[in-house]
Amino acid sequence: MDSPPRPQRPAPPPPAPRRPPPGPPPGPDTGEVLQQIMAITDQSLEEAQARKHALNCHRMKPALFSVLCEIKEKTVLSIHGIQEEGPPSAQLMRLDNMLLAEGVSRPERRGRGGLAAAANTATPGGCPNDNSLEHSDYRAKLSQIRQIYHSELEKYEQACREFTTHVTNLLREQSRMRPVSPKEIEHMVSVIHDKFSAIQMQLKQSTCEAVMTLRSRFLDARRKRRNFSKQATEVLNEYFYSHLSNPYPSEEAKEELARKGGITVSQVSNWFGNKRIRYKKNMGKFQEEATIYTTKMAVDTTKVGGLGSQASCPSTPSPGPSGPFPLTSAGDALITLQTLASLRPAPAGGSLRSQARGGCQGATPPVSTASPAGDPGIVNSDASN
DNA sequence: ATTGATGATTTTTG
DNA sequence: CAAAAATCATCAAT
Repeated sequence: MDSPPRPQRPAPPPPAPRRPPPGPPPGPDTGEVLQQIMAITDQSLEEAQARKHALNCHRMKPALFSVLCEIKEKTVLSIHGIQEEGPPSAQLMRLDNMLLAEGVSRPERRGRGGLAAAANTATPGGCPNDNSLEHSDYRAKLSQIRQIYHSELEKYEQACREFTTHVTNLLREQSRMRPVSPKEIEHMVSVIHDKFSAIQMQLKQSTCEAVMTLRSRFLDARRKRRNFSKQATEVLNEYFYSHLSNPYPSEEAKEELARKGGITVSQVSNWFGNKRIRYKKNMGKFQEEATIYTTKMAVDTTKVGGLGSQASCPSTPSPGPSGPFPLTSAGDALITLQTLASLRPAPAGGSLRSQARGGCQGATPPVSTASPAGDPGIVNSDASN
């Protein structure tokens, strides 16, 4: 129980030198005592032990102790207003939650939720989703962070435990010489814990920052943009140019396109948003593309089927501009059509005529603009399907 | 290094 | 809230 190396008798530990009383000027005796205290460091250990023992055995010691108790009782220095805690826990909670959400706090559970893109099954051709590559890099860095975090945390906790037990022991030993209530020890321990948790919070904070930086660098899709696969652009363009009169795919259609192209629905939406605005902005630039994708539709010209083919021309049958894209001028379109007719006889005979005046096909957007830089050889489209 | 294309995000609008 | 419009950031060809 007792730490003294040579327990000649149950000898309590040495009296701790309290700091000198601030208020009253040192009297003659006090000076002497102070001198003795200051000399302690010069004494050898055995000498100190002996002195301590002597002190403990002094016949006045119990009386002194009780006096100390009394004084303490009167000077209600005790702990009555030492309540804190409150605001700091809020931030700590936030950090904790975030670390937990980020998978830093708990190394287990590597399973992914259902949040991932739904259309990740089989990407035909093109480039498969390289998400896995980025993610592996990301995860490696994340686990590195997690490792550092945990080792640091463990270090802090161990240090905290050691320090706490040390201080507790010290106080307990001192309680032989001066009155130390268990409450005080408790309070001291909680103070220590507070200090250490402040350090831990710093650690958590910097860990959070690191994770955020990592996220912004690796998960921000905008920074690591990849072009869509050939398959995806093809599918999207086919739909776009075959629905030029109303290039607004329904939610179902978007899902279908996403599935076919191996991209997500929101990517489909983005694509159509970009496409519409860019097509409208400069339609001339898209002539070639339009021809490519509209002629490609020759495969399905099974007009016989009454299935759902009408979808292409539901809008504005008779009057005015039909599509969402305002025609530059009807004359332009007509001239171009005529020119085209002379240049290249359409494979499917009657399409041209129908274009010039056809009710449904009129919905097709400007097949070609004035063609300022247009190449004459361009095979133009009839939007007939 | 420059530049046009392009996917994504943000802001504006109906 | 969805679409348009503006803007950003990267890719890819030069």
